[in-house]
Amino acid sequence: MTMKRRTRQGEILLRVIRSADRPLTPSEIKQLAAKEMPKLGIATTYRYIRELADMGKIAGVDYPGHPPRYEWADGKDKVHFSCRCCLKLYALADTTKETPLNEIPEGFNVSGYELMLYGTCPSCGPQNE
Amino acid sequence: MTMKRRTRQGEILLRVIRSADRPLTPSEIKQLAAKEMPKLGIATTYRYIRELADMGKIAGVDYPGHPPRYEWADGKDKVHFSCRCCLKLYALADTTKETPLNEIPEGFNVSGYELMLYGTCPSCGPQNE
DNA sequence: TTGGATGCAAACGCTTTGCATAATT
DNA sequence: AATTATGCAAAGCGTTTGCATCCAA
Repeated sequence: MTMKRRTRQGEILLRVIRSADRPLTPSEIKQLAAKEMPKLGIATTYRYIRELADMGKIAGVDYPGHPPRYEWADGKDKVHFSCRCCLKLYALADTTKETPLNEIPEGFNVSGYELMLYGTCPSCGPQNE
Repeated sequence: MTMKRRTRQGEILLRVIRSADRPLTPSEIKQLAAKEMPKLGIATTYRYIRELADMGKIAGVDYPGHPPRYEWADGKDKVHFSCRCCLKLYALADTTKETPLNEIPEGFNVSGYELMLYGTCPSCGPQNE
């Protein structure tokens, strides 16, 4: 499916994800969108999530022990913060490749990290990027 | 369950994960272990994965669009590399907090990243770490 | 011998798919 | 009017749980 047509559901779902200040789970997305469109189905929500992800408009945020979440992708690299205590997930302000660890907001205490790099590996080479 | 007893299954599963050079999916773990114990059940595999993860001996590695994987946790921070071309996942050598991006092996071309920080957030404070 | 761990199968929860209907162009 | 997207329900798939049996201690 390629979502060639403009529908009310699509607009609402897009806006919900875009205006959220944190990554949302599929069911959260559906619930928020359902405020404006009560009979919105979960299947449509998933279809849009996949579509938007394929288009690169949203990005998945997975972390161990939690359900997958999605957030608006602005093309910038992502830095998230997972509290070991309350397990809340924060989307920290955008950072640069050079200083991903130098812009931690006041009050956040970093004790570990997990870094996922994206690119091309030796056997694929830069030409396939 | 707390796995108080030493069993052959447990030893095999532990060794399989420990000796792998990359994160494995539950079914990969089961398949590898099944070479030495053909009738090993998937439930036992999952039970051990959860147990080992709870003990902190292994760590989950999740990334969007791929099934969850697990790897031996040596307490060090993790740096993974996901090839945009062939989608293979590499576990890069251990790095330090200060220079996570300075030790990329030859041939790897980094075009983006995702950084997950762990610690305590402002509302929890460092005392709860 | 006794309680813990296993294997099998059923149950679960999340995600995807099939299909008739509703909606967009 | 032609086709695409929707909603519902069923199907899929990975993971967990119940339970009788097996096995380590």
